[in-house]
Amino acid sequence: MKIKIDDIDKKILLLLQHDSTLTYKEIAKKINLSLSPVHDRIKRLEQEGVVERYVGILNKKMLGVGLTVFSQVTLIRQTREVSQIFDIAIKQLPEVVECNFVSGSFDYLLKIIVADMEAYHNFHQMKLSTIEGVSLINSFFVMSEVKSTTEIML
Amino acid sequence: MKIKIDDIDKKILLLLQHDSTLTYKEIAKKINLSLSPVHDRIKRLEQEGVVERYVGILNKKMLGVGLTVFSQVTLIRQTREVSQIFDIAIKQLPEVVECNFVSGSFDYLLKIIVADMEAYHNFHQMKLSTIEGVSLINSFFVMSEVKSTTEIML
DNA sequence: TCACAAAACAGAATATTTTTCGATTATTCA
DNA sequence: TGAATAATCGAAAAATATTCTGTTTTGTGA
Repeated sequence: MKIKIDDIDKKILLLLQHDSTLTYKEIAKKINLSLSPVHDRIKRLEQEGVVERYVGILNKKMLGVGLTVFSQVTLIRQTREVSQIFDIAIKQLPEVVECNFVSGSFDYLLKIIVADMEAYHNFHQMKLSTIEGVSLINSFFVMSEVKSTTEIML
Repeated sequence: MKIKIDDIDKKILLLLQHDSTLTYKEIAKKINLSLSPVHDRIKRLEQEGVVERYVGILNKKMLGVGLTVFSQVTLIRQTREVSQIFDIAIKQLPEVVECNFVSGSFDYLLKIIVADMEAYHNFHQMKLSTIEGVSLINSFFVMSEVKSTTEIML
């Protein structure tokens, strides 16, 4: 599952996860290499799946999706069957941008992005709470986003 | 702050936030338009800041950063001064990929990505708990990532 | 409804970037 | 050391992005 990455790969990955519009030429210059190895390495990293995908990051406020909510969800039972139903349902909800199964006093922590409180209310009542097996939902509303990045430390 | 977006813009944004390697030609074909308007619209959306940036998404497991932790942080006081110190400190920590100021029984919810438990222990003791004003830290460990996307609903 | 202005659009040119390819250099391992 | 493999380089070819010119559509006010 884990793959060996050398220092040059690491430099390339750090650049790409920060700004994927960099051209091969620009990357080559930044890491003091010629075009070919940069090209070959990036293609290899994409091929191997180290780079999963390239995406555009949008400005939520400008698009009028202004409310982020974290919801702690507890299921009636922690059986594989109940979890599986929940997992499948969550993946289909576009409002849910992150869903993690966690240790501790609840089962799942969800990150939900919606337009406003009305939209969240509707989501909560019509979609989240109607998923089979959901027992408890405890929500926290984001008042201010301090930091948000897709860049992981290498 | 909010900007008006028509249906064509919306289609383009949905495509770009899913896969930014699509060429203008491919996008043009998908939304039944010629190259020029697609080009002009994308450049406008970038210019306006609706598209904030383009990034590569990396595979955490392959890179050996296998532990995700959510930490609820409470400060000694909720004054502007204490918050400001915390905000600045958090922005400088590469382990913290998300930080939100939330309503409820604690002040901040952090998402932290590290290599393993040892790395988290070190981060907790050396970095997070040493930030001035931090009073309580309550951590939840991710056992399984069910969903993770950067795509927001439009 | 008409005239006008502004915006959106199409197609062709030019410039830039990506991709491919053969040759050279470095590295690894017996 | 020597052979085999991998990595790198430079240049040409292909694909894409960008720019430009002209046309069509849309919206507005008289």
